[in-house]
Amino acid sequence: MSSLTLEDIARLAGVSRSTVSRVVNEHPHVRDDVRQRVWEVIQRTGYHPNAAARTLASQRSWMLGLVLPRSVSSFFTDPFFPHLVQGIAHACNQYDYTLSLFLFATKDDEDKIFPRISRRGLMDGIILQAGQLGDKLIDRLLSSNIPFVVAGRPFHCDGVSYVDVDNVRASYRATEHLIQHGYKRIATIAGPDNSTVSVDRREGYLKALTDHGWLVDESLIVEGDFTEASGYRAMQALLPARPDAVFAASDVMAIGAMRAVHQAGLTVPGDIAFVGFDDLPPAAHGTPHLTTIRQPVHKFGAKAVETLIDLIEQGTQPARRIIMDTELIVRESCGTH
Amino acid sequence: MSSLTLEDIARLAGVSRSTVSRVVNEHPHVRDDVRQRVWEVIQRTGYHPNAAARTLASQRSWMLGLVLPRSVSSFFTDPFFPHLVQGIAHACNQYDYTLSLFLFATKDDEDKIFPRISRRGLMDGIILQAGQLGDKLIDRLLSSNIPFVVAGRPFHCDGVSYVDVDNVRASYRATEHLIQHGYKRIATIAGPDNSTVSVDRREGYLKALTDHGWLVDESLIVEGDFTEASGYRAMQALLPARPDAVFAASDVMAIGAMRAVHQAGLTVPGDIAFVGFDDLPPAAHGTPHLTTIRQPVHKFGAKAVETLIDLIEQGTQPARRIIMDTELIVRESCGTH
DNA sequence: GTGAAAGCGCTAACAG
DNA sequence: CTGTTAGCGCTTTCAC
Repeated sequence: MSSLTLEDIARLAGVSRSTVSRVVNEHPHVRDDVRQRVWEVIQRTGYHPNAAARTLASQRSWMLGLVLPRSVSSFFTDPFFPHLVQGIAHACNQYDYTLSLFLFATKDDEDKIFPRISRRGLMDGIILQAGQLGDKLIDRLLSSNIPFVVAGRPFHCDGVSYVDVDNVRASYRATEHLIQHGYKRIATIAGPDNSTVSVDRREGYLKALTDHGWLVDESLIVEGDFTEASGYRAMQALLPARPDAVFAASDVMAIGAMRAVHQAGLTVPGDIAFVGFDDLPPAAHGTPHLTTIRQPVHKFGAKAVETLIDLIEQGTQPARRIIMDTELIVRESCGTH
Repeated sequence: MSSLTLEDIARLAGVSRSTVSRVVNEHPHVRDDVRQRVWEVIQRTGYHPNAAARTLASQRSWMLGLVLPRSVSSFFTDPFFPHLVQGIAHACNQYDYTLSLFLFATKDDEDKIFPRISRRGLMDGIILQAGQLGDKLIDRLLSSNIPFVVAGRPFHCDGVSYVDVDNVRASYRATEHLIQHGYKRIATIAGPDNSTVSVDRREGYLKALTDHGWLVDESLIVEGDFTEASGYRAMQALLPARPDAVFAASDVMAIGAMRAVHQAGLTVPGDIAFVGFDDLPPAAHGTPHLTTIRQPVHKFGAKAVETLIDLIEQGTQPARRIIMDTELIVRESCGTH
């Protein structure tokens, strides 16, 4: 297929290169009949502007990078990631940005990838998923001066823009719901404490207990890694402590835990009540339907994109902090429906 | 941070722009001491070449696009996609390509996205996931002359390069396994027939039955859409037909179906045996562990990337056809362990 | 082995 | 409203 240039179109339409450029970029000051004529030639010839040339001349690539520093396990197991990616991709389509994906799991990958994401002229900005590996990247990103936003709160966030949900408050709410409905031995399946998500959700749980004058029973706190299998194992570890309710830091872990409960011949919520976190499809499909905290994952992704575009267009100072709301969705698993 | 150019490095190192370019691109004919000197300056200054300028001058962007035309439901539910993406991303890292992601669900999205993926100078090549929407894109891609490879066989594949697994053979094998172990009423939960995957897997099932002299009982064939929920519903529809074994076209549907079996008070494999397809993590976690066809999803993604790079470097003619092997993994759910 | 010079295809002042 | 003119930062012949 032809490799037409602006010049060719200009010649065919009998105008100058600049005019064609103006038409293509929808600049206002072009006479209607000229615009028509140029458009027609463009349509007829199937001309597409060359992205690299445009980027070079305008210093704007209209590309955003999504960096996912992920241990393999949860990226595959947890529907959270596909949803987040979808939210981000959708927003990129909407704002006419192209999305690039940088997945990596190891330090080696990071060293290899960083030069690519920071090559000038490639990415207008970066969305970085928070996480242990990610935090090391933040410093590099800060000093590379490329606009970026973190999806989820990083541990060190001086001068860093991020989007997050109020995990403490949400977990507090979930735990309080169980307290208010008379449960007496409320356990939690927490996430690994190398992420702020886990730390915050654990904190919300603890705060709810102590605010209601309870003593914290360490045997009721077990750690998983956000996989279904880890929820299952965590519950097995929890059973001897005889909890009557469990707040799990993710739906997927709650589902694994409920599997362990059923296998032990107990019922949900009859013997043990459950509240999860996320409210993605699996939550509604489980048996019984899961009471959970709804995170606006899709909007969360979109908000990250919008914040990043704001950073690109308005400058990165001051850092933006966006906290999104969550909602307690009461279904059957907590026995209060 | 500084925005150094080749020119700056050249001046600092006391050489010409061309020499710096040669060093950066690892060309052979540069004197060792000069190379050293230049490298040192590059290191010291933290210089990164500008990607757009390089792309413009060399007509090579080192970017690959992954187009996922997906109905929302299965992209989220099925671990197949994250795995595929991971396989592709990993291979891109390895071959030093940057990966761009184009997700879309509707015709509108397609119209909006196509100009972006086909903008000259942006993508060196495209990986397209097969699927109903995708097939419309193939014609556009063919006439746009950009190298592309389809992940999964498309319905019309004249002149199209693709990577696929032998779904017919694999399903034949799965069904035959059930036949050989004495099951008499073998049902299938098929996929929607708008994809070759579904069609092929159904064909393998049918072929195994007829090759063994069986008559096909239409009441034993039910269609799902690769979601867990659809597997559940399909099984409910299947129960009155009293199957003693089920071949499901995906693990996720098998898991949904087994849930329906359990809920009906029946056991797996005691009352109904199961074989799935995929062998991704959920398969091994279910109760009981799922017998299934293992697809090399990760390698599949890598192979797609390698094929695409071959297309880019060696030309797109003739079209390449790669068929990958599968393997029957026998676990408990088929009762023959 | 190294440098000079000519683009790659587009944007964006600046004139007119 | 439209055309002219410089670049954007790099690669790549082609001389030397």
